[in-house]
Amino acid sequence: MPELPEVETIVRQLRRPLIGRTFSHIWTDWPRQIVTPDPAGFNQRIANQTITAIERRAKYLLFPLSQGDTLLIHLKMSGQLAVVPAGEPRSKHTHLIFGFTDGAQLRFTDTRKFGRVYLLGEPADILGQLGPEPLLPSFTIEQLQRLLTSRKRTLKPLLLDQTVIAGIGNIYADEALFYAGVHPGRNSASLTPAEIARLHAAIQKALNLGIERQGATISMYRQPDGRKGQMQDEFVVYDRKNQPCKQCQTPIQHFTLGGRTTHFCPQCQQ
DNA sequence: ACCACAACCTGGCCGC
DNA sequence: TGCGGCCAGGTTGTGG
Repeated sequence: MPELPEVETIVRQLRRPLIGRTFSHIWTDWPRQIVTPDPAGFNQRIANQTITAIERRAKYLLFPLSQGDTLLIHLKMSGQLAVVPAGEPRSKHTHLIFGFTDGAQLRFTDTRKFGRVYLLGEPADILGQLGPEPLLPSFTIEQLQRLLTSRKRTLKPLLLDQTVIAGIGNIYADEALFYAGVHPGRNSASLTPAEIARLHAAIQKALNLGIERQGATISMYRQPDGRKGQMQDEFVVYDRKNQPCKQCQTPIQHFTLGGRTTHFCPQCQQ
């Protein structure tokens, strides 16, 4: 579910309640959610470590801890995080709970159980394979040009490849390609310099709008405080099949590309 | 190098 | 109401 803007929204909301809190223990009834170390080792190692910061890299949440480890969380399709007081009833889909020394808890609720957590001394072991962050100033048109033209791949699946660009998912790929006026099925190496410049601006526009609107709620996504995002109200193509294009009134079409539903305007994205 | 597809899970929705 | 089939914001592994 969550893409870069949703994860960024969650990170921003978790900083105030969590920075400075100290872990005491974890509880789980679905140990597969814990990738490394094994649950017993995880429990032992996280105890007495204080959260010193909360950051985002691609779709990962990073919690640097006081003794040098980093807690990594990936929410995958349906993961949600919430900070709750001790004693709150546990939802059916909460399979991992982080307890703090003051009794508060960080709860990881995940209907589909795809989400994963890692406790690592060296987070680069996981994060090292990721491509550039598209919202950093260092992500330039020239860099995007190199990423697109140094290989021959279908454009949209390339944008979804986290080792090429980090953080874009199915929603924001479709939205960005519409803003750029480029068809999702184009070969990456065939884009003109003008199209690449438009795509660069379009990626940043879509992601920044998503952050401004605090993410997109289609079904399950909620912010840590339980509120829905507002980005779904801004969709130009995603989830709008057969509805009129906001620019030219042509019905939005959809097809499958790289195994993902893809929405586009046949008029504006030829 | 690139692509298609299954797998990992559960629930919601649609048609019958 | 119930049931089968299909869909879902992500990622990884396999095989062609």
